[in-house]
Amino acid sequence: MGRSPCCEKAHTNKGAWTKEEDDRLIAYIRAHGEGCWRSLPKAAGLLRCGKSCRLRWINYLRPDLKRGNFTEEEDELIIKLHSLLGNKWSLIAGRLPGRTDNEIKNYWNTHIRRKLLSRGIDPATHRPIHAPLSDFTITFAKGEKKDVGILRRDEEKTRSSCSSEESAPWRQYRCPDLNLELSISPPFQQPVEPIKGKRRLCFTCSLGLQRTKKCKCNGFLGLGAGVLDYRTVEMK
DNA sequence: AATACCAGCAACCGCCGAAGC
DNA sequence: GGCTTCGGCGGTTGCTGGTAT
Repeated sequence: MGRSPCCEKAHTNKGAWTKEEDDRLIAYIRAHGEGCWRSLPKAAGLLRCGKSCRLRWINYLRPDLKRGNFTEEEDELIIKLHSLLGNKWSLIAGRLPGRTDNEIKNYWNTHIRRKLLSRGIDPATHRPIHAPLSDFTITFAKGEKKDVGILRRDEEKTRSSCSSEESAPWRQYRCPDLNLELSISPPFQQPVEPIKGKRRLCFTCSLGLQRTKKCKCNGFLGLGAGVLDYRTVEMK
């Protein structure tokens, strides 16, 4: 048996919200706060799905929203965060006060994608268009070097003074000027050699989080089980 | 002036994970 | 452990207004 709908669709409005609906929703949340979205529509006298109310509030009616154009600084921050996090719009939005995930997602799809393409950068991979696909890892290490982005393997070879990190057999991707203020320490394990110079990590495992059913990678730092000890996660 | 096309954005849909029973 | 419910998320759709022809 499938999941039941979140509301009675036959008796709900759809489409654009009216001023009156907005006012009702604002008044209700001001009086009662954000609570159970499922019961909110009935309590507020709205013929809307709870999800629809939540979306309308979060994306449009919330008082702390910053309306208006994105600044150049916000643009660059979004690009950097996207290169690190991928399409994790809610995480990206969390780093941009007053912006919503939906807003950033729309902005990405309409403006930034084009901007990157005009720079000759693939917005999906943040690599130069037509560059061959290969593996890379993301490091959170605080590097003193100012070089940002992708180290090609042939470039690595030509570096005369490589540190042990830089001479790693797989590619490194570093975002040195992006301070996420998040440090993750996996449980101590003996280092695992990467497989023949290749290492594939899914996003979940690259963050050291619990692996998903779809995960086929080798787990965080090759731990296989992909279990993260949350006692070692520090949020500064 | 009418029509076609396009870009931007609000809103919906469906899936997933967590929590509760 | 399995099922249901709910909140949250990302992908997609479709409406609207602006611009080109």
